[in-house]
Amino acid sequence: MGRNAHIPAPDTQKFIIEKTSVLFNKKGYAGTSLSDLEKVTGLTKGSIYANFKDKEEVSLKVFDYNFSQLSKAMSKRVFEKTTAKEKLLACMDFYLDFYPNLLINGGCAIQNALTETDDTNSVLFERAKSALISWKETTIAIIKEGIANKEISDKITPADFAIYMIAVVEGAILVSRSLNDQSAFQYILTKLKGEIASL
Amino acid sequence: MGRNAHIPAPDTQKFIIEKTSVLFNKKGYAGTSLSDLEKVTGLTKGSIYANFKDKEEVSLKVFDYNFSQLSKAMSKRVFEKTTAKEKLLACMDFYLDFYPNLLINGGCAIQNALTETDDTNSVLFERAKSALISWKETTIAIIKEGIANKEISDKITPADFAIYMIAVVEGAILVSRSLNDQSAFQYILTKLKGEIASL
DNA sequence: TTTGATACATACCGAAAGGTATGTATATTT
DNA sequence: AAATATACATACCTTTCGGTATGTATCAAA
Repeated sequence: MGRNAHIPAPDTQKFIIEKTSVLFNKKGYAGTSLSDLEKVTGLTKGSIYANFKDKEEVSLKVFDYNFSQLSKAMSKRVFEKTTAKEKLLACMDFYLDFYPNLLINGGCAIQNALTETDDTNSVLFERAKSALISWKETTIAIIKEGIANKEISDKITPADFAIYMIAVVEGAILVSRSLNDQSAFQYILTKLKGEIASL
Repeated sequence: MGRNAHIPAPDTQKFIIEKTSVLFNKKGYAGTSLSDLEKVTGLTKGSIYANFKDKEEVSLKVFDYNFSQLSKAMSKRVFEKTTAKEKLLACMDFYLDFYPNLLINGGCAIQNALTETDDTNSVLFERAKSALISWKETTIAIIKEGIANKEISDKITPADFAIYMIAVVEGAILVSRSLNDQSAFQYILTKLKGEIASL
């Protein structure tokens, strides 16, 4: 066993995280076993425990990885835009484009982590919650920027609309993924784009 | 051990379902162990397996129970209304009123089951999916009724708007529960009520 | 009052869980 | 070339998992 037996590889931790990221997101952070990790990495327990303190550390770093992947891809799309509305719309377009990818990877990592851990794993829950708050704060900042620029009406409460946007996106992911209905996803996000455009 | 040792109780199955329903919804259907079931019911494995074939049967019946509880409470509120819009709004009011209850019980049973099982447990997933479809179809029927009565504009596609409503509600539950922010829930659902009112 | 069925508890099973101690092959250092 | 450190595998541990076989107390029926 071993991906490159006995050939030093200081990036093994990264290797394990990348190889198991989808699995954790699909099977859950508690539901993914060490034998699952062995299978998907081609490594053994000894090797995994040489790179991580315990399973929890793996799952936490995998969540961080999953979130940073999403975050990076999103940021790239959003911050190449100039106006606030364009940024918010780019965020929606990002989800519309990445929907097939989302299906393959087992859905939104934040959503999965939140629903799995809200009543059980407090450590991972707090991390997922931080991710959600980070997303919310980023959105709020964009909206405030738009209001400051007179681009967006000041009748709107940035925090309220930000959390509304996130809720709609997450809800859309849940239902369309469950019903295997991409057109539903497109309808909901297009509707939300309309709301953003008329802010 | 035993809630009433050696006194026949043909409703033991119901008793187990009721006692474990919240636990399953909180810890998940895979995450809830038989020892958990023993603790919360005060019964032993022998007793549980005398009433159910296996753990899956318990979890399936618990999901059915959780869904039927929601369904019953909702139906009562919705079908005491006469017009279509009133019915849709009553559905939203139901969630607004039941939010504290939702927190206590571990969130929406359908949402929890869907996210947990979409990539793993196909039997429970199909059941949760059926619950979601049932909710969708009920909503579609109300909207169609409203369109037929000239109460709702026929420019709307019932299926699209129904799935939109469900997505928003589910998304609102996810984010507000995660952030422990009831006012966010109220904002989102009030906004949705506004949309319904102006259909 | 005895008998049989019911409804539960007790005691046990193999498998799989997370985790650890030790072994061994390679790469680096001297 | 020999010694050391690194990076992984092997083998084993305890606990808990879902599940079963058996025992026993209480009931209804005879």
